[in-house]
Amino acid sequence: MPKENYLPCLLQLFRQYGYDGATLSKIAEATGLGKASLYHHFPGGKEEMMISVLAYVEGWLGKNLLPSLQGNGNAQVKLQRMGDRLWELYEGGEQPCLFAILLSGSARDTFHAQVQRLFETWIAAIAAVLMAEGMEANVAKQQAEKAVILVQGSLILSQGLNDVQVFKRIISDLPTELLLNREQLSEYRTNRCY
Amino acid sequence: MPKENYLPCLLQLFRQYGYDGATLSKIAEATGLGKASLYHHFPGGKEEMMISVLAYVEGWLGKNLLPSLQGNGNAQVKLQRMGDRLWELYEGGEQPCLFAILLSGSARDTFHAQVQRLFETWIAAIAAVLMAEGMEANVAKQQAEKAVILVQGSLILSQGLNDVQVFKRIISDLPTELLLNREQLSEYRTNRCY
DNA sequence: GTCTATATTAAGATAGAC
DNA sequence: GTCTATCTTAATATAGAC
Repeated sequence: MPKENYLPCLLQLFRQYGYDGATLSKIAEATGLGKASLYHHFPGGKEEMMISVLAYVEGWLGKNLLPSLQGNGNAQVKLQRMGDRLWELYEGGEQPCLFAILLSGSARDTFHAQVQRLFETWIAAIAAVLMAEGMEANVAKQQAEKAVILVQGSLILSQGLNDVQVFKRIISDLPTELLLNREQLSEYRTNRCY
Repeated sequence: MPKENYLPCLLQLFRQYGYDGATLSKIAEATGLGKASLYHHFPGGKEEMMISVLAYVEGWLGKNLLPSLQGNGNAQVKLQRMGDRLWELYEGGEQPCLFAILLSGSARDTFHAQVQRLFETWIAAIAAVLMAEGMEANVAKQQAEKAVILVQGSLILSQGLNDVQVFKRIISDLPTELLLNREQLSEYRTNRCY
């Protein structure tokens, strides 16, 4: 079997146990391979496994998440499409985010630059959608950051409360949440009639 | 030295490295104690260390975070006070949340129930503040969850982007964010004059 | 309460047969 | 490409002196 077949399984393991918690024994058991076979596919050991998984996820983002924001339709439609892709990526809120996992533990320094770049790419893509809707650049960037914050935070709370409804609700509300920015709110306030 | 003196140091280590990444060697080095001395204070090893750290954090929450929501003042004031306490707890966004750390890795099952309880207590305290302001119970609970989501998500993004301004901004905006709920927004929309 | 020394187990990694 | 067997290192844990 080519090593690509094992990447989804490795992603699953790293998300569930983290980099330090995903031991070679667990990986061997989950993949059905012996430790030596794992080193045949990934001579650099666990670090190379994580590098491959990150490349796999980056490819998925490029093929699924970013295109969802770049096709036809207005911002509302695009953000809804992104929500659908996020639903798949995080399996309805059941799975933690690999990037969040990589922010602590012994792998922190090794992978931080790549994680940062992926966050920035994601934020820039959302901000572009909001700017195309006429939003000012700085506001769009802050709202895009808020989108990522809501996704990451809702994943944590869904898992903390054992209730994926939290993730579901945040994803559904995302278009409304982002398109109602603070300037519009002050406009609403100023023009209030009662 | 009594073991209580080592709890802040242990908290720091578990937040930085996670449960699996915080090895006894690192703990020994950071505390300045030998491994055997660590077992004198915590006969149950790392698991007992984490239990003690969780109790320490729970005590801090009870003495600092929850009172910030229960004193004098309106909701705006209370949420600002909570923001100040969160700023201390997370050291201006530099430190990850221990609860989020505990959601993955090999300690997941052991500590999940306690983490869930702490999240629920925090959410209930925020919701109570919002209800005292006249907010309907269900909306208040969802807004309280949103507060926790924003805090957790902004910590992740601050660390992912290496930019604590993200955390700072979210904390500052928290009162406005929570007190402008969806029903008020539809009110604004309905009453718009232009 | 802290140490040195040591035991035990598991994790990461490799050699070489098939 | 996968295996068994083995090696090395590190992690968890304990015994017993001071």
